[in-house]
Amino acid sequence: MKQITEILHENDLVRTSCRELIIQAIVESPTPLSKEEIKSAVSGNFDRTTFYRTFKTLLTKEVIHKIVIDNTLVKYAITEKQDQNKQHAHFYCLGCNNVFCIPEVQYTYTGLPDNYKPEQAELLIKGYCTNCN
Amino acid sequence: MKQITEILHENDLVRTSCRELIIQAIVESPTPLSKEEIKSAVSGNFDRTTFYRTFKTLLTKEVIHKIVIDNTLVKYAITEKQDQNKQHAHFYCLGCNNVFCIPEVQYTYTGLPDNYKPEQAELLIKGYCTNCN
DNA sequence: ATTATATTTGCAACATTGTTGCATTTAAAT
DNA sequence: ATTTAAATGCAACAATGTTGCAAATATAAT
Repeated sequence: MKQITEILHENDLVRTSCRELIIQAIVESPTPLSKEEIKSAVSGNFDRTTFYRTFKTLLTKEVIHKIVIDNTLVKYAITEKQDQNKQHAHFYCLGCNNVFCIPEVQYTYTGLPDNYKPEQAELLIKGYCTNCN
Repeated sequence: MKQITEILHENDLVRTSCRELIIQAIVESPTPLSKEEIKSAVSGNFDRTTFYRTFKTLLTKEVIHKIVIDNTLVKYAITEKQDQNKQHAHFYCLGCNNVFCIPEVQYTYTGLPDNYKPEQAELLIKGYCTNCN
């Protein structure tokens, strides 16, 4: 819990229970969570508005980041300092719908026409995780 | 226009003006379009419900497919027969927000732990297109 | 061309999700 | 303990997505 308070303080964010509980839920989960999953993990009943505003704040400050699988499926994960500027692949399990950050994966591409100037590239691997094989 | 009628017929879909106009808008555009862009490109004023149902139908029949950049930005493109089972990269322009399908790009990855069984991998390159350099 | 059948459409009503202004509450700094 | 700044909850609203059903339309058969 002390870590979470520090995270907020480092980002010049006032320590509130909504922020703490959302971060705690994400940190304690082995895989990234959707808003719905976070909402049901958070004990206190916060107003819808507070939830939206808290997410926006945490995203803006890059305390958490989105992993977009589909327009109907978005997961949230803590932004680790070492990850901040490092691209890492994501694995989406078609069986259990969980998402896994896979920093071990290295990926490259070739053949992008010269007139395109790339800044970053995101790789999303879809398949089945250990539990769903 | 004859082509569009054929597309519908091949997929056992009744030919209706809403379907024709949506497909036409997508086919005539050099880049994939968002729902809003399609709506304003389509001359006739269709009910919101009809739009949703038509999109669902065209997606289910795989006449069109989604390209998800973000949960707030989804583009739609025609599914070419040759693309149906072939993975291709997408390029998203941070300047003009257009999406480009780049079949020329080849991509691979290494280091996925053995316990993950991959089925497919999607690559989204973000940067600036020719016009936005 | 006309009719019969199946499908699609538009409307209404509703559910869900996201947004804004403002008074109240809470956190933090003195 | 008091002051100040920020976050919260509420209400009202806007936008987006969904469902049932009657009317309209497309297709197939005569």
